[in-house]
Amino acid sequence: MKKTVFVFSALIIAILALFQLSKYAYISGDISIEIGIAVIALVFFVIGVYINKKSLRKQKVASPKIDSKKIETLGISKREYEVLIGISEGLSNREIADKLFVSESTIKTHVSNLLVKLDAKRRTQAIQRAKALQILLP
Amino acid sequence: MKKTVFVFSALIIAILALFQLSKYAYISGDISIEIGIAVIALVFFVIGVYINKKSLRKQKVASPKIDSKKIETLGISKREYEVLIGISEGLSNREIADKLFVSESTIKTHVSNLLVKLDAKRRTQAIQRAKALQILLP
DNA sequence: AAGGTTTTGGTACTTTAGTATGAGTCCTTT
DNA sequence: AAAGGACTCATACTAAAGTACCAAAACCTT
Repeated sequence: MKKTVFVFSALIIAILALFQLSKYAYISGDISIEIGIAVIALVFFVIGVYINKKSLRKQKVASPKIDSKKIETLGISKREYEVLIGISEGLSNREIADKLFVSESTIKTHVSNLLVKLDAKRRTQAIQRAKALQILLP
Repeated sequence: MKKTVFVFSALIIAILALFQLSKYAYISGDISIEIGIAVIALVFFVIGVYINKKSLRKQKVASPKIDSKKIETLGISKREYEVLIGISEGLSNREIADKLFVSESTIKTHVSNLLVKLDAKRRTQAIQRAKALQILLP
């Protein structure tokens, strides 16, 4: 909001300044009227581009980001989250174990805990839930 | 491309017209210089907004759609695709069977065929592959 | 009607996934 | 130092998932 006030203040000042400039040029004849008009055109062209860009930015759909706060809220630990990513990549427990340099038993434990925390019965459901909770990118 | 040429032609004509208008107003004194400047400012403001909107539209990401042609190419049948959707929803074979009013054996057959067609080893990998192939929405 | 594809379903078996439980190690906080 | 949490791993099961192979309806298409 403060930016909007600033922009419109600058806009009004620019208009007044240009009016004065044009009058001065008109009377003194130092600056040709063509250059004055060109400056005005350029200034308002830039203002148009800037204001439009600002308004469009607000309309843009919120880009989906990982909600790290929700991960904490659900009590999902660092290691569990790494396992969750492995699941979403379509890896088996064995493959996740090899990727994280731990045993398959460990992965099974993590998966079991994840399913409870995500309120899911299967790993496929866990993927769905995690994406719905914005814990994983779509 | 044709539109761009048109826009720039209109822009140049507008500039020339405004130059003439300003000169005419300057000589005859019929129109005050403030109004002339205001018109110029407005015109270029609008041009700025329009050009910016056009350039931003092109930058927008193409909205992801289901590639039904790819489904055919992979030889995935109607029923198999329904099963695939069930898998992506995190359902078990039993649940998919109940949803489609068929036996679990049938679902297993469909899943097995799907895994071959999607070149996946697990249903979780099938989800990943299907989304990568734009067969399923992200 | 014949022929191909899809859909359906079964049996039998192997492989993963997931649960339950217990326990040791390492870190951090009190 | 004790307590709690996170990470690790194992055993022993149960439950799904997935494979292989076969076969019969149900549909289309020619």
